Amino acid sequence: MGRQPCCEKVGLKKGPWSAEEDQKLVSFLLSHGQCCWRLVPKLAGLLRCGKSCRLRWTNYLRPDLKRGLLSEEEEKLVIDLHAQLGNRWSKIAARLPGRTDNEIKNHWNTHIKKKLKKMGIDPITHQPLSLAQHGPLKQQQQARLDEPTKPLAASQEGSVSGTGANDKEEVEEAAPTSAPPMGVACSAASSASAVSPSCSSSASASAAPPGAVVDWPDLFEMDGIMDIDWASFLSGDGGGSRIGVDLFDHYSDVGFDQQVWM
DNA sequence: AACCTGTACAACCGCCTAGGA
DNA sequence: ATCCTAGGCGGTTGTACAGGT
Repeated sequence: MGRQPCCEKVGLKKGPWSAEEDQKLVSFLLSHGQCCWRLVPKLAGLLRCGKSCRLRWTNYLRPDLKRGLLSEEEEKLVIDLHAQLGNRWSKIAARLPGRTDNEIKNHWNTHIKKKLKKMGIDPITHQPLSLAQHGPLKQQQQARLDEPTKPLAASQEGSVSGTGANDKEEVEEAAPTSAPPMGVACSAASSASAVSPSCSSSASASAAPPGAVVDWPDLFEMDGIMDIDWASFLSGDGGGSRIGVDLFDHYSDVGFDQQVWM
């Protein structure tokens, strides 16, 4: 029995998103909230599949996203969490408010891996390279590479993080032991779910109920926002659908401050 | 100036899982 | 208990851009 495609792909657009598409999606989501992703493209007038819309939103368009390179503190935290959790980027991202799993994964692959190697540390085992190359950990790692994905994750957990806990327990219990005092980070751990329903892609989608919009003002307090011109975007200067005034009106009663965006 | 190569990151793909029917 | 669907996750690919030759 073949797996059904996530959506009817015929006639759907792929590849990079245009500014107009972004605007349509953001406009729709801000005014209607997140509901059934499959319906979003239809209702928003987009020729994209729902999955693509969700990804675009969680990885790029969410207003609470930080843009730009990870700070040193964030990097350290990522390394520390990776040592505990392995490649479970969504769980790592959950500890870094405003960062997405995709962003962290990319940053890991392009920056941190190299840094660690330069420092003589194996980015997979987090052991010194000389040990990692010849020691039992490396062998275990190699063995893991030959295993299917899930067992790999499980065994990685066992050997790298040393915990046999299930996911939920890990997230709650695996507080970084050697992480820097987390200004960023730990506000991360402690407030991620409380302050921002979407501090990570995983947190966001599941934490915010469909149509839940009351937490938006909290999100807007995040210091970094995507680098598009939100001011003109929200005020409708950019052409296309207009969400500016209505949006501010809509959220005025929950403290939505237009000045933040202008 | 043109071409080549490496890098960064956005986006896609396929699988897994939770939850509802 | 089983099936189906939507959403989530991690790995991989594609592409734009920067730097070097």
